[in-house]
Amino acid sequence: MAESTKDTILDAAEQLFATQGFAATSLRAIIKAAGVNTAAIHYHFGSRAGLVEAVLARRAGPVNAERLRRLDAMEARRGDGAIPVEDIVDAFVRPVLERHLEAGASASLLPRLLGRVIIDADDDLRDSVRGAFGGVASRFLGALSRSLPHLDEDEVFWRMHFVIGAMAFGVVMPCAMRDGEEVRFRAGDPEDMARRLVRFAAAGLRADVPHASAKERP
Amino acid sequence: MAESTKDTILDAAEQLFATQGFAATSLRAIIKAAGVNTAAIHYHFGSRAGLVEAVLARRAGPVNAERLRRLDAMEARRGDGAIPVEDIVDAFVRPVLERHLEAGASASLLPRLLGRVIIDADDDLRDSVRGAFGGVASRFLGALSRSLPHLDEDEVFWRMHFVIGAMAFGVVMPCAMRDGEEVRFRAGDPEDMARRLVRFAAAGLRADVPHASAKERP
DNA sequence: GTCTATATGGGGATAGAC
DNA sequence: GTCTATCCCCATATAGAC
Repeated sequence: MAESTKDTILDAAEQLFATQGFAATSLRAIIKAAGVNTAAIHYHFGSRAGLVEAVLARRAGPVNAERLRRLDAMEARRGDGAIPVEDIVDAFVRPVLERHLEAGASASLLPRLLGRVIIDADDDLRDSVRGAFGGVASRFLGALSRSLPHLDEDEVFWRMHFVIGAMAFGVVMPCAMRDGEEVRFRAGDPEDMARRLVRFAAAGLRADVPHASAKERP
Repeated sequence: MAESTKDTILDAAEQLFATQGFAATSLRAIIKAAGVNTAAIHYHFGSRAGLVEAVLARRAGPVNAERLRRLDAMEARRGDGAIPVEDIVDAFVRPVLERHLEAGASASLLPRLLGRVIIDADDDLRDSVRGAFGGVASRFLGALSRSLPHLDEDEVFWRMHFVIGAMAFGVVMPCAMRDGEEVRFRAGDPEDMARRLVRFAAAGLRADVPHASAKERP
């Protein structure tokens, strides 16, 4: 069989969510793109929220598994030694930005889809996402803290927050800035962006602190 | 007189836009918060889009003027010399995050309001915003390029993009991350965040490049 | 300038035939 | 499993009295 109705809907929804955002995409737009009818969505997913969750569940699991796999591998290799900050950031960012997860047409949409989750999620969605992405944040925070022992917990927390913001924004936005009279756009090859982002983020994470937020030693 | 209907509406709208986002805030919610009726909004602002534009216009002008004032002052003081990257970032970030613009109740909402513009704006809004924020981006890009002569144009462009993402995300989001079993929130004093952000961003902007995106010298 | 009442459209969800 | 027709709510916007 070619593709089940369910998958057709998932693909169309993913496409629209990634490009337009969750809030801005109506079920009507999805049924039109998928060539199905209203009832089909409710039959297969129960509700709009159910569809959103299904779209995310299909992608979030593999991405986070890959993130943890890379982090695990590095920790195993290093033993108790600290992992270079670049490598930690890389393990966090690359599974989202690389296009090797599955070679389907939707692969290039993954970055934007997951960026949207971060930027565009309303309260309901955020709750359901916290399950899928839970654990990952704390693992990476822990690894960063070990590699940046001169920073206190709050500082690591905030810097990680900044990295996530930079990633999500870089991935989702058309990257337009007014430059003189004209507006410049960058299309943005994800692979290219990943390199730039890792460099930027690693340097930011490693920044010295004057001494206000330096960790006090006993 | 206490406060005109127009200003009452503007204040209520600003409050809701900043906290819930533009898309998620209906005119009905604004009416209720402001204690006025539907027609009042259309009488004073013509349409929902008109109201959004008015809310932003009231804040964007002063913020951007202050940004440019600070940049101008530094450039005048330095002559042709490069300005420290920290100072450039500071001039860009502080006018949004400091609360001294006007001491009204809405002052603490300014960061979130402007963060929302970056994150939450739909296409229509983005067009109208580009006017207000135009010029500022190109001035700051130029200053950064002069202070980071080893980076090519694209690299400066991307890094500025990352900084904006980190700022917007840091300001808008509840700053929640799952840490072990519980979810941790950071309230986030803007003044405190500004210090952290400037340090992080300046270090990221200054990161060295391997040599792929290093500027070629003649 | 301010209000009430209403027009008009789009959204998610469902009933019930096939 | 799939479709059509329809329900009900909420959104923006406007008309017209005061």
